Amino acid sequence: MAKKRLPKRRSACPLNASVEMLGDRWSLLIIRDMMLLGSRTFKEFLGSYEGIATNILADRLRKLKVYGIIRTEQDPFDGRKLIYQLTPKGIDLAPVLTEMVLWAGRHEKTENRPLIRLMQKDKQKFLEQIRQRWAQPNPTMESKRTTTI
Amino acid sequence: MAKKRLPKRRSACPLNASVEMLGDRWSLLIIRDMMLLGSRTFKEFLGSYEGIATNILADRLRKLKVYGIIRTEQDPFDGRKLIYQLTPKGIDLAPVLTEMVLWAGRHEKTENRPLIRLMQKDKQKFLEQIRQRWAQPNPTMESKRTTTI
DNA sequence: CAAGTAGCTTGCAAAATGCAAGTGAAAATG
DNA sequence: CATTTTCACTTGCATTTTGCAAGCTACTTG
Repeated sequence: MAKKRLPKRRSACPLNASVEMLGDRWSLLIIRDMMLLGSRTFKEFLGSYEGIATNILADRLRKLKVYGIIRTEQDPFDGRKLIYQLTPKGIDLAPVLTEMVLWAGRHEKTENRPLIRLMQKDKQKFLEQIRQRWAQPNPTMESKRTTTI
Repeated sequence: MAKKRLPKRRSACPLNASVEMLGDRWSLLIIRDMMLLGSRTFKEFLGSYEGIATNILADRLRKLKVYGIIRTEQDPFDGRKLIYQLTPKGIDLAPVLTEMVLWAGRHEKTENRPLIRLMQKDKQKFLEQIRQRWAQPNPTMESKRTTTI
């Protein structure tokens, strides 16, 4: 399949830029899975609770890559697997995710209150943890269960 | 037209809640226009640079109202006009908008660097300004031109 | 080397979006 | 006070996007 050409922006407004890259029902959930659950492979993304379809997932991963939010590398131990990773630009979405989680936490009935409380209690520390975790080329998710989404 | 029933959530994750309410190509732009430009009427929203269609705008305003993000009242001086206002829940989206603007400002070529610089320089002060401006029932936008989007 | 498995693509139906052209009530105009 | 204009939509229809199920191909496992 040919690499999709990025369509021209509707406007040069920075919010519009964000909305055009992330404003759909799946992109931010994929980034959430990478950031908080440590999902790395197509299969792992498919396993997320909301249940994304394979064609939509492939399309979103392609777009996120074109935007420079994620990158891929081959799994050195398994030639079938692709490893998806957040780029610095992708890691830098942590504050956006955080504010969206906190907003919903304040105004909606949601689960995972522990994560929300953690974010409320010390937002800076939480963001620092994510940045640190992703400073290594192959971030581990040993604290997965404490920040379950 | 009957009030649309809200569909069941795909998951109880707080990020998913935010994405289901705001994850499309228009909702956040409408909120931006209210928050930063002081748009209040259907006509004013239509004038935004990105050019939303009337049917989509009507649909998004309806949904944002159902979500409790905006509310409406009749214009006391013009029976044809409806005045759209942000609710506290809507005003509380300011940090989300801010982080999305800052992220795009850091990673994309966009216009309106003054707004971005203002947000960077003193995020808290900027958020406080928005909250103060909306603390009155009919917020004015006298500083419209300094925060043009 | 047969039977998985991973990461997709394809086909097709259903839903959302976009555009142009109304509509009905209220306000402004002459 | 009759006519025109404005406002906030709705309707019809074509196009695009989404969602579901079923492939498919390269690689790995037994």
